[in-house]
Amino acid sequence: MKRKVTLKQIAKELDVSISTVSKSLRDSSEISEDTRQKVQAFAKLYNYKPNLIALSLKNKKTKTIGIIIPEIVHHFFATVISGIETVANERGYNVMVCLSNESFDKEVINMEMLANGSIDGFIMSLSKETQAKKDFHHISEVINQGMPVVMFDRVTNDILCDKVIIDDSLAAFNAVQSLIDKGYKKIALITTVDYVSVGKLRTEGYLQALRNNDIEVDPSLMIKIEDIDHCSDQIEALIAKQAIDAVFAVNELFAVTAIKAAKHLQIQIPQDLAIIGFTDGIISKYSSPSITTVSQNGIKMGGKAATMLIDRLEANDEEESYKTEVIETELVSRESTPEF
Amino acid sequence: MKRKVTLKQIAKELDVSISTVSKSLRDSSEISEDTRQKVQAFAKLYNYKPNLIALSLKNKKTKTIGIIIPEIVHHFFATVISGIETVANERGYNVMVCLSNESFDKEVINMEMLANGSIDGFIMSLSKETQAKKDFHHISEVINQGMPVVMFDRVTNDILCDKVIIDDSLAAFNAVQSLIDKGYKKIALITTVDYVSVGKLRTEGYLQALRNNDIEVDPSLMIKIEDIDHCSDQIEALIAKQAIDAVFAVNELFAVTAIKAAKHLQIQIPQDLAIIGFTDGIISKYSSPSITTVSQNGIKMGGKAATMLIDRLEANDEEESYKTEVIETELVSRESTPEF
DNA sequence: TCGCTTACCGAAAACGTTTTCGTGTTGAAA
DNA sequence: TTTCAACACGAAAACGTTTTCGGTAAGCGA
Repeated sequence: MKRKVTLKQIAKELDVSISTVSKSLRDSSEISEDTRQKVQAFAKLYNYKPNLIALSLKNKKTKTIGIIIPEIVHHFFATVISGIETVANERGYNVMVCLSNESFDKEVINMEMLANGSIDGFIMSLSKETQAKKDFHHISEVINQGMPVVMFDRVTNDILCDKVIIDDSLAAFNAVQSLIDKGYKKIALITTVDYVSVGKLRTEGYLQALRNNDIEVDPSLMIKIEDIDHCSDQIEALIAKQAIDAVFAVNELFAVTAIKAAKHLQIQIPQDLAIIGFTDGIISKYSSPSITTVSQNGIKMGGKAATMLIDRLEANDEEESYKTEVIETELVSRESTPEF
Repeated sequence: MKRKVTLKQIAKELDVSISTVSKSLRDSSEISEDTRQKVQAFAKLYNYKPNLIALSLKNKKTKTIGIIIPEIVHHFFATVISGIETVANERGYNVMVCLSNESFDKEVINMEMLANGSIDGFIMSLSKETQAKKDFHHISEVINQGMPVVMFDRVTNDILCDKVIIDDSLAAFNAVQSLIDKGYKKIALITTVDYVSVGKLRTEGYLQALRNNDIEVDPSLMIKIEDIDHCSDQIEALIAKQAIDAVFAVNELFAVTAIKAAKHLQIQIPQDLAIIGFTDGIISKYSSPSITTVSQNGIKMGGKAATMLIDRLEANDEEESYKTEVIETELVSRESTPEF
């Protein structure tokens, strides 16, 4: 077992000073061709690589990005991480991932942990609990310490920082409008409780589309799901009302549950009932029938977030104003809606 | 913007030495009650938190685990990360995630990057390319440097280290046996190319089950998929042969593709064709019909891997022999196989 | 021979900790 | 009054880098 070699060891071995070794390896002109080659050869032989922790301490830069998300076993968040990681890697950064598990406390703990020198900046999406509590002191604190933060998807207006979002409301509007364009009139909504920012926005888009087309909003056609793990009864009850001809669900789990319910009730999709979901994940693609859905493009969101963060980290002019980037969405047509 | 406060600043402010501050904060008995309280109050006021990078440098411990996996947009790997993160967090560790994207080169680069001081140990699953090349020098190198490595799922016998796996062969055997027990005789296999270790093992389990029951192995019922993104034609061709009554697929993507193909061919599932997959992911659960599958329990695998790694990191007696933990699997019955 | 430039190299500080060891002061025992 | 322990604190080293500054020797011109 040969431990990693340090500058000091090389210096001792070659009987020169540490500075000489360091300079030789960085091709400084201060060092004679002779010693430089000697040192470099030795370093190569012993596979010298600078210790990144020491460099981090010296440079006050870790070249590491902290990611805090509610959960990772979730296709959308996984794609965002993937997007972040790709860009980060291209620009010489690594990523540390922390999960809040939708818990406010864990989000706070994780942030404080990472903020103590481990990373250069944050990319994060708020936990449900944080959104419900509306307590963002932990975020403003790290920003106050001069650490840049980029928020994505689940963001808040209470914090000033760079953000990457989609236009949830508009995307929902367009999805519902497409249903209306196809002649659907009794469109049900399956959404989340209000404090989930994106759920609320998507609900607004739905409402707006109905209003724009002079379709009466029927509250009995709108259900708000609290517990995603036990939503099937609620959804089946909604669909059992033969009054509806289409469903707009604010995520793909609701959409696929609606499909299962419809099947159970012997309702044909898309002939008797059209369904549109949100988030273009694995489920939408591989469900039978596959689900027409609003694609969020998590890779792009993650990539954009990483770019914004790193740009800010590497900008020399301190005060650039915060931006909010809107990633365009796309309605992906599949089998759960008819062709025309 | 108030930057993070350091020991030095506190020392200067209170007109004591750095050592005194450090000792006070660590409740050393060397320091008088008086100064201790004074320092602690001041530190609390200014929200002092020790710089973790400095600590890492001093202690030669980063309290960080490096994870290298082929991809993250993959339900199984996401669950494993989730399991690792949970255990790591409980024991005071953070995780750095790197993706190899199934590329050998990226796997090597990532490992070398992280090995230079950023982490205390690795948890990894091999990329396809690495498995195909059988080149593991990067792994033996970090192990030689005294950095512990735990491999999971896609492992190799060429490296001696702790491992966490499932008994792929046995699990496949049991799955196929369950089909045979129900009277199926013409069981097709959809598997990967041979160099993917788990694919090969699952194939062996399939073959063993057939042999044990004196069922002739028909090579024309076995297909090996090279490109997972363009497998539907191949699979549909297989199923179009009316000679088969059941399918065993070595992952859930193959299984769901088989279902889609069967639907397309108007073949009823499970009446005309039973299907069993592998990996209990989102797809199997939400597909219609839902898919009977071998559950891998990624959370447990990740948790176990993290436990093994941290135990080794914190063990004081150096040489404990390497272990291979086998996580038990479970056959989850769903709609793609009949009840009896 | 003297002085000056140039080439080459080393000492030391700095990043923020922890810890060992040394030192000065105080009080009490002899 | 002297001696010694106990107490309270500080100096400095160490972790592994990079970089600034200073220094020494050689070389050269005068």
